[in-house]
Amino acid sequence: MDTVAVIDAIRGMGLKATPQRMAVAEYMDGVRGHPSAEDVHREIKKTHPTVSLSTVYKTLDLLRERGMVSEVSTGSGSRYEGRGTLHVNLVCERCGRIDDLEGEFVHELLLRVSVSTGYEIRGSPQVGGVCGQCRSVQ
Amino acid sequence: MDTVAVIDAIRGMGLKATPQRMAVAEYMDGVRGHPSAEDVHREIKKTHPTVSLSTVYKTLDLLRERGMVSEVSTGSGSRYEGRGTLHVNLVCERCGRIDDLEGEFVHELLLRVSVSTGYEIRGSPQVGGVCGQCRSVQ
DNA sequence: ATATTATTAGGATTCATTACTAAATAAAAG
DNA sequence: CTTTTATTTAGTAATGAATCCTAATAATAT
Repeated sequence: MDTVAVIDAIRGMGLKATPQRMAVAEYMDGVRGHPSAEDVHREIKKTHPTVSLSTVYKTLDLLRERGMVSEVSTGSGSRYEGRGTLHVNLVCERCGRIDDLEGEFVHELLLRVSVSTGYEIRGSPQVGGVCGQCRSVQ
Repeated sequence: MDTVAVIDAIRGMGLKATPQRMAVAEYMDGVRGHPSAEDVHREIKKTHPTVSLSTVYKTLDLLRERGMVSEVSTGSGSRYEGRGTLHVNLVCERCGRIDDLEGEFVHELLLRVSVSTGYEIRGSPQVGGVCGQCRSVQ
């Protein structure tokens, strides 16, 4: 997504296209992994040193409400991810790592769930457990 | 689960069978819904008025580690549930309510996920979204 | 019954997140 | 372009769920 597209995307959400928002939106659009708000802040500061953590929180929340990012709640705070392809987020309850598992079955699952519950599903499903690495450590 | 069974269950986890633990374990064994630690505390106090909130937190954590309860992380704190039948936990990002959806497909999903990732899955998967009620309120 | 060891109550503390507000600024209007 | 306006921001204070700490207590083994 180039600069013009980012401006359009933000304005399309009914928001002002400030440099802070553009930086966060652009970063979340391209990021791999599941950064925390602080991770995003640390990264954004490299190019926009004056952006505050509270602005990052606020912006991530706006982007979440508008469907551009989704939030993964874990025992140790929230992580964020772009709305790329649907997948399963595996959250290790020991070390906190999050792994993705993609597959067509995710779409089937969410379709089924939304049809039978009336929920508007947002983002990918998540499953808690113990990752292979933590399992091997006793 | 009667008193003797609760004592056995707790000792079977390698823990001392204190009245506080028995109260929490018994409550979580029978509860419907997804109480927070404070909800559990409020309930336990009816019969055990001196039990502290920190003990409830500690006990819920022990029971989770031992696999007797599972934790649902939401944007507004953790909720707990017994390890009954597997289901999908639908978490409304607007009002915080949690709904269950049961179905054989959940077993299939978790089997697939655990086989292809090496994770030991704990508890039921969760999906975020907006519940029917919140959707109807614009 | 006594010794050993785990557990508890209760308050202090931590830390992720939110609230607040004066100053800054994007966008709209003239 | 300049003025107006309504948003947005930075920075800090406040909140609150969860954890930590420790002397006192209680479960268990002998």
